[in-house]
Amino acid sequence: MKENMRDILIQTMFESLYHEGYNASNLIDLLKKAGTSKGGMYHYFGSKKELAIEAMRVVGENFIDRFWGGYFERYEDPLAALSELFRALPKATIIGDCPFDFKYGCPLNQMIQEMSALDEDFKTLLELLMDRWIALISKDLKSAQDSGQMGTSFDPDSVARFIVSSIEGTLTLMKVKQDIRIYEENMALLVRTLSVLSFKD
Amino acid sequence: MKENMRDILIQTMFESLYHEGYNASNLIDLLKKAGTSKGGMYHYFGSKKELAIEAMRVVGENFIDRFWGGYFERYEDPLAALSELFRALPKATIIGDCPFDFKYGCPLNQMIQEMSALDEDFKTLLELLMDRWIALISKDLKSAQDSGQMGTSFDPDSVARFIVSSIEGTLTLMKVKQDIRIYEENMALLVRTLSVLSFKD
DNA sequence: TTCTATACAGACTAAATAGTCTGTTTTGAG
DNA sequence: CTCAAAACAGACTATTTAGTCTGTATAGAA
Repeated sequence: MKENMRDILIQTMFESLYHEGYNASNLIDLLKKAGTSKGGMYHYFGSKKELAIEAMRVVGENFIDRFWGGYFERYEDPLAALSELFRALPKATIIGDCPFDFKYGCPLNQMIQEMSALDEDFKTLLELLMDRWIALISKDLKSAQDSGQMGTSFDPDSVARFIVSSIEGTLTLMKVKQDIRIYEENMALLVRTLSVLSFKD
Repeated sequence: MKENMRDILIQTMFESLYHEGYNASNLIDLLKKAGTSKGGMYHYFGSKKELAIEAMRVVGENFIDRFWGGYFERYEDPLAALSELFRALPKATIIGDCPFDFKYGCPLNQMIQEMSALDEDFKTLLELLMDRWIALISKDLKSAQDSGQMGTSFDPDSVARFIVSSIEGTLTLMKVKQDIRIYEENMALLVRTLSVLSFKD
């Protein structure tokens, strides 16, 4: 029942990274929110950066695997599965009580833009997370091809990257426009696109 | 012939924002690069933020208008125009000698992710720039519809947002993967998508 | 040439903040 | 209960950095 302070710190840091970014995140405020102190944090982590990277890794892997893993299996039609997934995404929550609020966009995109050019360790992790995400989608597309539910005229990896790019860009626009209809419209266009790419020519 | 120090400061700040982001940008380093001093900068601008916003505004408007304005008029076929545009984009340069290097992604996306949730003034500007960009594409799509070069079964604004989202997301992936082929593949898929959306059903 | 406003130069200030270090409390094994 | 190791608490340090302020050079008008 008792929550581990290490986990609380990870959770709190993730929220802070998601809402304010890395450089604008203030350790003292963060420790206050987590209900601990400098000593508490530096007991578990060697630095702010170490905690931040661990937070992105743990929460990122968890969310990607739970949300994007094997969703095609839960539906008859792959495209219906994607549609349902896109409908569910805005309502998703990440680990515990940290809401995945669309108004803050995508935490991965946030960190990629701010940190990947500044720090090699961040970049390595973020690339791994993106690859993991893309690979999960690609795997499902591939098995849909193998089972004959989708055509074979497209490369699963390429289309998986296209899907992820489209989502990321849409969330960027969402973040600055604050209008959920943009997301719904774009995802509808994306599904329409995929239906054509998958079954025709 | 003699360059204005105000313009040099704008140029230098833009480069710094693009490469390091706002919070990681250091004024003293920036002034050294620009070849001036504190007094020089605060003579023209009231604060770091004021210079940063002016830099994004000037360079952003300039690039959007010059690069994305009326490109359909320069080609017979709208889709060929888009293909050509996507081919030209990685080679584009922004004002003077600041290279629009793909490895740093898109400066608009960079600032949206880092600043739009932290500062209302940044957010307002960034939204204006995105709207300006989308409106230019939408206008060209609309006139292609009017002239009969494209079908009328799609909404120009929606598709313009979809195009911009796709580009932004692709540049995010580019930034973390550092592979130009991802861009080329995604843009090829995007053009293929648009050709279907524009002419069929 | 003189004079004044613009355009700088750079030392200094003040605040924010990551990281250190010393000490105290809690916990669980023996 | 004892005691040692883990889990904190929080004052302190050191550094970074935006912004200020005083002073100087330069350019153009009269």
